[in-house]
Amino acid sequence: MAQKYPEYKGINYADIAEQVLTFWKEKEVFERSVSEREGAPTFTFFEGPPSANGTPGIHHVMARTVKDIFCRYKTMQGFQVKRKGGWDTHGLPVELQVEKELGITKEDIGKKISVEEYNRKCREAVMKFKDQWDELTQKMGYWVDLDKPYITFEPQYIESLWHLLKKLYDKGLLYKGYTIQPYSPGAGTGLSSHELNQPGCYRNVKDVSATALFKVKGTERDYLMAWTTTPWTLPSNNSLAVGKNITYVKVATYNPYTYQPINVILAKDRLPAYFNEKAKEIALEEYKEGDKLIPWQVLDELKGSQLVGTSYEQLMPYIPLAAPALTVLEGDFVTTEDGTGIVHLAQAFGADDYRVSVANGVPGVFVKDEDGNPMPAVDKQGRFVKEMGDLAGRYVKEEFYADEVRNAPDFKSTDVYISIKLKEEGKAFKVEKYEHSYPHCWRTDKPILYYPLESWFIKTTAYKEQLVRLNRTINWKPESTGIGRFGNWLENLVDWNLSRSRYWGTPLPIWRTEDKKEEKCIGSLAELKAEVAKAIAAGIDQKPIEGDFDPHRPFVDEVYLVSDSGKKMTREADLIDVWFDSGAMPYAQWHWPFEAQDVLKENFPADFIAEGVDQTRGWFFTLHALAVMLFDDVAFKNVIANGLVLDKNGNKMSKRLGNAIDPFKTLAQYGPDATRWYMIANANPWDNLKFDLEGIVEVQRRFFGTLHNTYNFFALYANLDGFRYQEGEVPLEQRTESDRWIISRLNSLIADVERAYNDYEPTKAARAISDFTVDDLSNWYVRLNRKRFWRGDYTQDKQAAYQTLYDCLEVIARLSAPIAPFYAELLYRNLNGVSGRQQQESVHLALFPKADQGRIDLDLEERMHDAQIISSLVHSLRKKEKIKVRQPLSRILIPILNQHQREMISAVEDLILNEVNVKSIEYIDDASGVLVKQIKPNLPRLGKTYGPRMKEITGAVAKFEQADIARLEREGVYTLELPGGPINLTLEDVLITSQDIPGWSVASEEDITVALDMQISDELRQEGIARDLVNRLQNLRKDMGLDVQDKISITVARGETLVNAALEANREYICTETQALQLQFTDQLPEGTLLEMDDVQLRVQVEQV
RNA sequence: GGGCUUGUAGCUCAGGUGGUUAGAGCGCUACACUGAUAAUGUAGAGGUCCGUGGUUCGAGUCCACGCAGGCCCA
Repeated sequence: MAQKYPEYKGINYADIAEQVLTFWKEKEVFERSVSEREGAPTFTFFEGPPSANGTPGIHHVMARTVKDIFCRYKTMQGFQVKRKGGWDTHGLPVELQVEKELGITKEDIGKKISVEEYNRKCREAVMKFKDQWDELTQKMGYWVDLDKPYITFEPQYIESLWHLLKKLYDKGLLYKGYTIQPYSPGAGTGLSSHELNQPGCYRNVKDVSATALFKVKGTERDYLMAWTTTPWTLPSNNSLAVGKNITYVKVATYNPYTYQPINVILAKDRLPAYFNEKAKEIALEEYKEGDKLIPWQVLDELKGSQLVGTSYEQLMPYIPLAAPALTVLEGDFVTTEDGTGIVHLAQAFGADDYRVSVANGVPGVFVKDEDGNPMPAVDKQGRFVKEMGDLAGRYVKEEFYADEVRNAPDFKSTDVYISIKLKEEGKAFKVEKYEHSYPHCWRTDKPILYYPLESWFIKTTAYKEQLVRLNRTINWKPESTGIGRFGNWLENLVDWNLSRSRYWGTPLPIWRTEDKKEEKCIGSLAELKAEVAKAIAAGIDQKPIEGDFDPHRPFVDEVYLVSDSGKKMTREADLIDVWFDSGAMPYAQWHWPFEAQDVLKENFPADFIAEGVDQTRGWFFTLHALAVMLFDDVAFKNVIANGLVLDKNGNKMSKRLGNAIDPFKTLAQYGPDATRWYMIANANPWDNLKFDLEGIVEVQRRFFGTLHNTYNFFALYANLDGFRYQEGEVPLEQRTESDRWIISRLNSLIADVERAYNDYEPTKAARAISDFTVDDLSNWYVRLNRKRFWRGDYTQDKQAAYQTLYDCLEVIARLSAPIAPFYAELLYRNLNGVSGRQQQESVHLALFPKADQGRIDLDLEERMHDAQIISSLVHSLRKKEKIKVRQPLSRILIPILNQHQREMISAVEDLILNEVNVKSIEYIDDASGVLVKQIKPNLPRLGKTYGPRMKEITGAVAKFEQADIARLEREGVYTLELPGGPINLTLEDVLITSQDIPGWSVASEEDITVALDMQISDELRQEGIARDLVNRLQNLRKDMGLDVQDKISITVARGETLVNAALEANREYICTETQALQLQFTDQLPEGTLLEMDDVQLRVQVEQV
């Protein structure tokens, strides 16, 4: 055990971190923090796997700090916290990166490069920056198991996924269906939203837009008007949608192309877009064919809800439809921003269209393909099918035609062709070019279609109720993400589209016969092996499954099974959504259920997870969905959804803009503790953080600097006195008021910090620790008690001071260990290395402190608060009167409102007198007759009783004279005669303070007022001189390079009488303060140093003895 | 376009349940202190509490509608 507390000259926080890191590694502290808790209750944390195909950023430091804090905290509370690291390895970003590096596109896969080779490249790329990630993890002090991480591409991981998929399959939750997706007919493939968001995909184009007239059934000439920018979808119209709260009007007018009188229905707000205000004046009868201004007249007004259910005639009956098609539905997406406020729906060609149609049980326009399966009226090349009469074979978009066809003089696009047809049939009201933004395929450069594509789905909607119900049991930080963002997402749940048409990912383990009548879902590699053996036996030639089988493509595609009826089965080509990979990590990370049954039992669900708020619909959802559907349980009980890390101006960080912060540089320059502390203390994790390096500097100076100074102060004197905390603890009642106060504050702090951590409020914890350290401990306790440490013998009082300060520092180390793991470790080990008070050699193996309620004395805290206010007021008065603190003063006056206040202040009198260098406090009360009182109405109280009469009451109270206040105080009640009737005012209804003493210089704050006696007697003046001398002598000592404990002898040249008297009268004081063994006078001292004091000069000589 | 979120001093942030004069730290200015000294203390300047309307005796706080930034989704 060390004899001395290490003392520091300068400190480099990054070096400290390196040392601590080495210590952790040597002593395997992280491993032990888990293994030493074997058998203890578990606290389960799930690590959301990052993808190592990119470099880590500063925001990862933020996210991981949040995770780390609570894992360390719970460990210190005695829980066993296993944290398995993980890597997310599949998915489109990996594929795109590889394609970019190889200079290929998706088309080249299978041609220029084999799927096997391509996937091998992906596998390499995905771990490209693993070393950087591991380095960051270590350097920032994030404790997570990097030795045995789960990796989503490993066969065991995939096997677990297959098991879960099969469970879903067996529950009937996996089905193949349609979804409307962006589709490129030229490329023959669906596009992901990611692909659509590539720059240049959305372009402004001019399309033909048509406002079509849908005739209401059973009327002579009533039409519903609907507008579309894709007239080619009109033959597939199956419904119209209106907004239920939108107001619609029926307007009598004429068809501008056929000139026939008609009544049209549209949203009232859209009238100006279709009708000329000038034409409103014209009588309907005056209209003649071809007139430019077409008269119109509003006949009727009705709500959207009244329109719902209205039947209309099919606009273009190529494929006849029957009810419930061709009726008006309600659509939540309908607006009056553009169009008519009535939206045309074609089930096959729009996501909203599909959703609303299916929800209302409305059939769409479909034909049968060769296999008898339904298909839309447009084929996958983008052409109308043969059933579409004169439209058959036409491409729906003119861009799909070859250029020579398109440029022919008589070429008409399909949209134009249809528009003309509608005009001729009296079914069009307006046809015009319309410019809008429309997505294009990044490969073919041609517009995409929204088109129904086959996909595998998980029927999450079947579990909507459970998902919502169980979500309510999750503690979300912030709450709004849980009930708002996530809750709304669950309320509007759609089935989970699992399919991805890609190469690098988890293959869907479903095999089908060619006629799609038979299907098998495989739930394990063993099962696959057995099924393959069966297939081989049935004569399907292929390799048997070996132990080292890689379940990725292309190998899994070369596996064929045999159906129960003896037919060959091939795998569905889809891969699954990578979110399934990560959502299944609670089970797959342990290769459950093939291994680790017990581990899962102990470690599910998670007590805590944390990830960016952008994961709400990603990881948070898939974790939740799988846990609810498979286990009827939540996957996590507490979750922090942290915000973004922006640059200091609030802009998103990006490498392109050059405002990204390099995490490695930051950690190297400022060290991990200040970086972590700044990120946590500056803003709540769920708010966006405006990351400013200046902020780290501030944290370093203010919190770590102060803490370190305080420790250094302690170490300096504790080493001199040989304090090693070997003596028994000084009983609380034998300690000073300020000792008991800081101990009380310390225990309050422990309770506050524990509560904050328990509530997943790390910001509150950090701020509380910092405020205590800076304000209470350093700026008040140490300041007040400095002399106890460096003066006098090693008495019990001195021991009490050391013990108190030691305890504070040691508790701060443990409280802040989760946030600042390195510095806390250093502090803890520096202290404990000498005292040996704790058994654990690391703060992270130690237990979190417990607040001792018995040591919390709120009365004492209030008293000390008063002392602080009074001291501050006296300083303020001295400053105003230009009397420096070194000049002692005789007394301060404090008006006392009641006995309690007097007792409170008396108890801390010595502290105040010491701090402000004043000899005594005089309390003055009513009896003195000099107080001037002030009265204020107690608004919250009066407001509750009198409400609207407040104005007259406050007015009356404002007019109170001293006599009125005295009468109220004397009688306890005062009747106000007011215009609105008399009111009995009691003492509780008002706040009386004393804020003035006539003839004195006073200052006041809260309910305390202080007056200062500025008379300086000769005696006080002498003492002031003595203090000045001490101060100058101390400076001399320092200049001479003397150590604190070195002794001196002082020789002073006689001077003014007052000065001589001052030195004689305060000889002992001067000697004690300056560690002088003797103080002697002489007449001449030419070699002595001339000391300049305010209005005195003195020659002295100081020698070390 | 929808959902969620943020807006308070030059900067970063506090401001239960509505209550008279809106706070802290940093920065700035001035002064003081000097055995914690690359510290510390005191004072000062600095505010349309994003805007508009409403509820109320009283709104930074509650309600409505906007504006601006952010995230997610369409």
